[in-house]
Amino acid sequence: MTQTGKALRSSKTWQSLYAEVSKRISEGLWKPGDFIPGEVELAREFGCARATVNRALRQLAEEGYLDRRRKAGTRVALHPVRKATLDISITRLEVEQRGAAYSHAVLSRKHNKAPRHIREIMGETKTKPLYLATLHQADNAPFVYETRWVNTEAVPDILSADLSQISVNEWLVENALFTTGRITFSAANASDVEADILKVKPGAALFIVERITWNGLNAVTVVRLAYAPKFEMSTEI
Amino acid sequence: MTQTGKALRSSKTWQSLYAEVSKRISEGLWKPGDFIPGEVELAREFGCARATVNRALRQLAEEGYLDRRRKAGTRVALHPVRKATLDISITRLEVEQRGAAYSHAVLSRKHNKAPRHIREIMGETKTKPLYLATLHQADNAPFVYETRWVNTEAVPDILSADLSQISVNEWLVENALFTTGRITFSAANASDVEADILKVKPGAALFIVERITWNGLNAVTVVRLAYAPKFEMSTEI
DNA sequence: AAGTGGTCTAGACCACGTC
DNA sequence: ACGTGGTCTAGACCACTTT
Repeated sequence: MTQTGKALRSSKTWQSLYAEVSKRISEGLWKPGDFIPGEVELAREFGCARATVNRALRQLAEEGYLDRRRKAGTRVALHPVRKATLDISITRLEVEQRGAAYSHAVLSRKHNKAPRHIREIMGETKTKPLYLATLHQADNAPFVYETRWVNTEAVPDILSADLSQISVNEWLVENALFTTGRITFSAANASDVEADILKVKPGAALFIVERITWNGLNAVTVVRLAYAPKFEMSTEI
Repeated sequence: MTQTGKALRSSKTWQSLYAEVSKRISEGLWKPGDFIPGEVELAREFGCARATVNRALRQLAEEGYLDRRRKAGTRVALHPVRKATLDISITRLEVEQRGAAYSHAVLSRKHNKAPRHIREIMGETKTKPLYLATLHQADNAPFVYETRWVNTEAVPDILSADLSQISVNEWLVENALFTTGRITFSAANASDVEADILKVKPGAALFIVERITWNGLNAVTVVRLAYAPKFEMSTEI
């Protein structure tokens, strides 16, 4: 009998501290901009170790509810920034998670000099980049039209991959790990070409995702995804 | 002189362990699907405490690179899911972060029975919901057109707030903390009304954000944001 | 049943940034 | 200069889940 009962024990988890601090903020006891007690004091109040307090407050700070700064202390965030986290997975999984059958077709494959706006992003490369236009389908209906430039200097192996079996996207995700990137979401009216490929009227509003992926200093790939109308991207916040 | 030099000491931070594990994965030493050594073994290898190993591996798991399960162990994720985190702040800050001057105008304010699709989300309420249509402007140009239903049963104070000074959005963000919600991104062609308000041609592609916010069991607010063309939402991944 | 990750503790040193 | 959060340690118990 070295421990107190389970019920009491649970009052010392970082989650319970998380809940208590959340409560005090939402009830207005601690208002936006207010400093809250330091870790040492909270540890005393809750009868737990400082590390436990730290774990709870760090979580709240990561989620945007608290602002923490050394020496200054911890305060309730003035404008609680909600973070919407979108899982960016490969298109095949995106389709399959919707309960549809996935297929894809490579519409065009070139090994050309890149247009200027792509060269500006990738820099001058010794080898010509690979261009691929792919239509991804869900239950044989157009799902997303992908156009992509791949820096063959950064990932030379791509040229020997069998891209009819595995999509470029998937190949890159599994072979170029730990890259950084920038992702941009926007809307655009379908061009005539896009309309034809996606089987919609020209001018239809398309959800556009553009992604640039870097491997250290090299841009690995620049991709543009034009989703068919009715596509939605959702997440819990 | 109780500590070793700074250089050596730094080889025991969780960040250095994070970097080392990342390196082993990206170099292919540990491939997707492979089990990696347990925490105890890694702690021994790196000469640090298990808690430090845990901190590093937890971070990698949160970011989608590792799959961790009790008893089973830790493995490299098969499909490293990249998480794009979007900061959802209030529109005023969104405009100001773009270096523009913010202003807004309430175009319509009603206190009506909600249409059916809104009632389905909010449920039957004793009090009538508040409807607000607001145009947010950046440097006096239309930026985003917001239409919103607010459940006055969940946040009765909203009726007495001065919404010409502070926007509804801002009021709610600061007064209804710790809510949950669902956010949906899509694209839509501008209707005649939207085109007129945003000063664009009917049919222009608009970036649409829809958000439903819950406070426990009650839907607090349902909002639709129609962004003017050229709007982009970006994030690092 | 047993092994792995999840968490807590008590104490310590450190780094950063404000004062 | 000094106070606060950031991190590390060594040991312990616990929870989950697979075997």
